[in-house]
Amino acid sequence: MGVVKTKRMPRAVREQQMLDAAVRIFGQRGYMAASMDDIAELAGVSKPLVYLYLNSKDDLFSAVIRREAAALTEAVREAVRLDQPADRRLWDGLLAFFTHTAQHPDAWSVLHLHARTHGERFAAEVTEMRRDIVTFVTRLVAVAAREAHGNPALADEEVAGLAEALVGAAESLATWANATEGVTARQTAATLMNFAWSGLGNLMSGNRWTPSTARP
Amino acid sequence: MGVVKTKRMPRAVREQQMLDAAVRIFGQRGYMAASMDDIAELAGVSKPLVYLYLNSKDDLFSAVIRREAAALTEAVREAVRLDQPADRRLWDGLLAFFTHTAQHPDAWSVLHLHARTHGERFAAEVTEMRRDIVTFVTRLVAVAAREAHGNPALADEEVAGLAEALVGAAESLATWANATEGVTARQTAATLMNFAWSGLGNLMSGNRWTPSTARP
Amino acid sequence: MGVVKTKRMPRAVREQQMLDAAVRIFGQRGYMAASMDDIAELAGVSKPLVYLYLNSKDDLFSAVIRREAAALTEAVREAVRLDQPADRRLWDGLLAFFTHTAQHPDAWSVLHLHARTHGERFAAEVTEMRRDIVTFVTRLVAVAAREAHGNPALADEEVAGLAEALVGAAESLATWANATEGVTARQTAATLMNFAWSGLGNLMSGNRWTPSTARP
Amino acid sequence: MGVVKTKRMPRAVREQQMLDAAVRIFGQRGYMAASMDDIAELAGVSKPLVYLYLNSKDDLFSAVIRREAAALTEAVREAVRLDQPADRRLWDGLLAFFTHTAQHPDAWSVLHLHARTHGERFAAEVTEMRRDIVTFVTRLVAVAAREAHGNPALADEEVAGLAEALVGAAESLATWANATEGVTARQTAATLMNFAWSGLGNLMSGNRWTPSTARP
DNA sequence: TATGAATGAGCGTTCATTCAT
DNA sequence: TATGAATGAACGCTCATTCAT
Repeated sequence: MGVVKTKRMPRAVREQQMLDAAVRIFGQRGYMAASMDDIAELAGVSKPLVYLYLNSKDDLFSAVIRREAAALTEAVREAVRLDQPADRRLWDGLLAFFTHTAQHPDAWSVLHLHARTHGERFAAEVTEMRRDIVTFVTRLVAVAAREAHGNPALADEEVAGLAEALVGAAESLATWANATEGVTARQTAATLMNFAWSGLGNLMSGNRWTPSTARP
Repeated sequence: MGVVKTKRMPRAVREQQMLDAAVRIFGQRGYMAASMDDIAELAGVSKPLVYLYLNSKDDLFSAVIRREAAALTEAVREAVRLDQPADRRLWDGLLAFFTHTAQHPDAWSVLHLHARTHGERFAAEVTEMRRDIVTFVTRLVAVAAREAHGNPALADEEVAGLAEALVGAAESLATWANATEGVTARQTAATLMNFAWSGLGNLMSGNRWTPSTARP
Repeated sequence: MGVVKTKRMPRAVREQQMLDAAVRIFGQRGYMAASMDDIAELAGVSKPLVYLYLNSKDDLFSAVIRREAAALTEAVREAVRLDQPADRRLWDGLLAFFTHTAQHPDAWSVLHLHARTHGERFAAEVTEMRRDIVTFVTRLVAVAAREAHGNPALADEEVAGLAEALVGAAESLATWANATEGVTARQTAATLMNFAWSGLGNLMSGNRWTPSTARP
Repeated sequence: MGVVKTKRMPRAVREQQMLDAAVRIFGQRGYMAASMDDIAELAGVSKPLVYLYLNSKDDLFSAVIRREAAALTEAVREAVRLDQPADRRLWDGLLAFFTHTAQHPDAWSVLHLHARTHGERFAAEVTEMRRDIVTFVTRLVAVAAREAHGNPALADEEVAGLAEALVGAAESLATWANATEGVTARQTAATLMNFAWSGLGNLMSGNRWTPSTARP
């Protein structure tokens, strides 16, 4: 089990092996339940080496978060082509997102569940990544408003709220998809895209629901 | 700090105090990081008494989940009046949901974050509650399709997917609202209702987006 | 399970119920592993009552030892008739002993295993009983020497050693018999009587083995 | 008190130190009353190291039993010379047995008292050793019957019963000798040998006692 | 570059015992 | 006569972390 025990690797390689092991253990057990012993064993090295390279459990967790957050944003960014219309860009982004989270469930577990569950410091690190993505989606939505519906009059706060809801829904769906057998990334992306695009479209046309329209 | 130390309470009262303390500690620290010592201290009793009444950390966590899940579903159920039209019922439900989660952030933390993160047994207990709510929303959406749009032709699976997305979005938003200063339950409910109702409306009219409509 | 819960018994009766329960629990689990909770529950009373009547775990254990030691010596004493010849008295004593230990295995467990295993105080209490029995047997052996073999010349220390060996063998056999299926008290008594009487007889005739008789 | 604190020993050495300490603590207090803290302190190491090497209290106890059982059987086996006549072999075995139990009273306490008192698993481990010895003695008795008395006609079951009684008496005497001041191993062995050899001799000559021979 | 040896501190759990009624 | 409520003290065990090489 774990990495085959190989001696005398260069530091950079060893570090990646340790991070790989850490992602798996943290992702499956959470921060507190993960033990440095297990991580070291899975990485195929002795515990002192882990401390030598990664300093402490906190720092190790932090390094995992940063590496995986970067990988996820990178995957989404690479998938989106700027010469495409807004709806296509949204679709490509969603598909890349769900594909990545499906291929790296432990990493997604760390980012979405465990990092936000254990202490301000780690939550902050994820929040940063999240802000990147929300900003990206926000722009997309704003552009989409003009491009697809010719209606620039969506208030900024409203755009922010919508982006937040969209991202939140995506996060929820990613976790749900990983926990559910037989759901492909494509299907998940389609479900959300369909829902979102329709909602947006309707909003753009000024067709909205408010409590006051309900009969008391 | 914590509850004022009061001696010789009847068992039922003490148990509730313990559960109150447990909700706070579990909600803020998670299952693993919560210590029975801290819970006992916050409850104003000695640790052995906690064990005498609640048996074990697992059982205590389980009791917390069951109590808070019941409270949340009850809050939503009470808010919804059957003699109202579907849209109004959805709105009332959402408002009650976000109000409750805002007023009991630790309880929501336990239910949404920690219970699902720590072990099958607890996840199962939350899943049960969730199924109740998803079923409730599913019916609402189906009824809404007929009532508001005169279009009964929404496929069952599609309804289920929509309900899942809706509930997932609601859960995400609840957590986000609790973590964000100055967001009221009413605002959160409005954002989601607006988004959802518009999306649904559009879907009912057969207006949907699929990847194939995008230019390759 | 345990004693049927009956309220308001006279003290003497309650005490016996508690001692009964204590014998079972102590006998089956040993002093340390026995819990006052279990004893109180088996006795059908609340824990404070046990403390009210028996003071402490130590005192309870002590009371058990004294009661059971008295019962055992009494059983042996009653079986032996002074108007019988020595060999018959030995036989009757052995039979009574093995019968009693077989009928009260938990009591025997307490006396032979647990009391001598846990602390000077309790060991001393058993030792007292043991001394009674050893003295009794010693006299028997001395008398037997005269009666059956007409040889009074067995040294006192030798008689003591033999009695010790005889009692030790009896104790060992009692425990062994209780742990072995299908062995009756009568059989056990016969085995030992046979062995002992033969050995004694031979000794009386001056037929003994010493290391010096062995070839170096 | 305890072993002088020496740092950085190889594992094998430390393990023996821990077992030494465990024998003393278990032997003097019994399994339940022995605390891992005390054992660690007596061994001159911290508690985690004991767990690192010996896994658990149960495993530690088990290791102690196995080591001491092996040592005892080895001591007896080494003392017995096959080129000696049966009576001499029995004497040598007894002497070695009582010498070893006198020199390692705590070990004997563990084997005879505590291991058989605490749980099936440990009892089984001792029973195995005991069976070895009983078998050894059984053969000796059978051979002795032929060699010394020219009477091969002792029934198998009878031989087994005698061996059991002999071993039981030896065990009892070992414990008694350790608890009694001023008794040497040689004296103890002589007492038993004398008793046993005489008894055997008499039995071989067909001279036995049965209840029916007693006057009613 | 790499590790065997070692520990301080804490956690979940239990138990004998007492208080107030 | 009898008990529900409550706790101080310990115990088995684990873990993040360091030292010496």
